[in-house]
Amino acid sequence: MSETNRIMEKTKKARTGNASGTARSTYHHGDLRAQLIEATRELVEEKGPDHFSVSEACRRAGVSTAAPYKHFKDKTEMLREVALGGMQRQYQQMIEELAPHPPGALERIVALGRVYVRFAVTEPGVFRLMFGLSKDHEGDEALVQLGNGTFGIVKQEVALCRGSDSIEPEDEGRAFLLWSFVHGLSFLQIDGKLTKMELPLDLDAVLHDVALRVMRDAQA
Amino acid sequence: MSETNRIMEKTKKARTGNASGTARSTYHHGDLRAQLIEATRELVEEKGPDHFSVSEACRRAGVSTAAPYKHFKDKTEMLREVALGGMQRQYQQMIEELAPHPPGALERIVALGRVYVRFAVTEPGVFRLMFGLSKDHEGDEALVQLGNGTFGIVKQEVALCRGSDSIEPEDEGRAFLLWSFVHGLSFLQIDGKLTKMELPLDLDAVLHDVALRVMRDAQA
DNA sequence: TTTATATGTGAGACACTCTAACTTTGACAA
DNA sequence: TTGTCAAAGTTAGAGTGTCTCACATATAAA
Repeated sequence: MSETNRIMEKTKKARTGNASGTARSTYHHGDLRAQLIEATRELVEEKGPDHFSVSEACRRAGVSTAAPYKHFKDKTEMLREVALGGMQRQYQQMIEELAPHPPGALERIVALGRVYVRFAVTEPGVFRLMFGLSKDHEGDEALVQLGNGTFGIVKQEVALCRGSDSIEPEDEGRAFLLWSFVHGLSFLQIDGKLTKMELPLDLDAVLHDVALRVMRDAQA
Repeated sequence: MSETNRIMEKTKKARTGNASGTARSTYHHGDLRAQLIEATRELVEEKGPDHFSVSEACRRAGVSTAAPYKHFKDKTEMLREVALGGMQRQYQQMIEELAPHPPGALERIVALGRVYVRFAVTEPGVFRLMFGLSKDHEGDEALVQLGNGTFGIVKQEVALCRGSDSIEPEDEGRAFLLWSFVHGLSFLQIDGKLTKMELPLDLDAVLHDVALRVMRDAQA
């Protein structure tokens, strides 16, 4: 980030960020927290959330294994940051993919599902993290908020598709059906359960199909 | 198992299995492999698949930490056994819950979904394991076979419900929709995403609803 | 009875998480 | 300009965990 560069330049003997492998010459790192989160994200993708280790993130960031504990309470907190970033990205992508379609169109609901699955497939490690962390993070405010936000979009769109501006219990039910479905689909996909049983998946067709089935008697 | 008892009695000075805490007096354990698997299963439930440790299973079984490696290649293989057992139980439960309902009844499909979710809720640790293990077990024959078997039941029932004895591609599609849904629902449930957003879930109603929506135009 | 094999133990190598005490540096007040 | 402090590094090491190796012991087979 630009903050890194700024600090790097203040320090006359500035070297490149050590994520690139170059040994740094400054004692202070400049942007360690952010770089550790990024290293964590990369490793979670590469090895999966289970096989991530703080040590390896340290190696990648070029600092000692004790360094992270100046920025994070523990390993779990590092992972939490990555999960949080993932949820923000997913939320953002949903907003973006919604834009091209007219309000109330079924296509908007399909778009949401597409984003959900695409995110899972593109960042399976982070996606797993976002849901596998729950045991350790029972009551994490930020995570719960973001989760509610994302689900809120779905509820909103279901209501809109029904022609209403306010969300009724009925909409929550439908939104929940949709969510369950794409959630399951995502996991089955990234767990390779689909390729095993030669189901040639036309994702878009399936998403349309499901959206129709779920919204059918509300469309009128 | 009865095999345990048999061996225990052969050894005259037989003591109770040490899973119960009693120190054993025989050098040889008698049934360590099975007891380790059981200890693993328990721990996976208690602490979750992530926080399971071989050491702790050893403590629980009352043997040294090196002992398991006479029976299992590594930690992952121990977990695999537990996952396998889980899949067998799930399969068995499906068969059982199918029996009370007449062939072709929609209720059979609902029953399958109910078993799926019930299993996940009853044994969340093992359930997670069954699907979280895939990174390490890309090509495990037994696991894939069992998985196919379970999904096979669903396909079978979908076809039957449609009034056919042979499974058509159309049935596979529907079976897949159903599977995705209950899979997602199960995970959302055990991850506590439902209680957070006060969705008072009438599981049976939802399962009926979904089964109807998915089977609707095939019923005729 | 002897011997071989299966199954246990103990010691230890190596990795990982996290803490404690120390060091360096940049920022800021005097 | 300089002195001091807090922030953010480092090294050392305790504690836990996985897994291997050499050795011990009981069971089964000869």
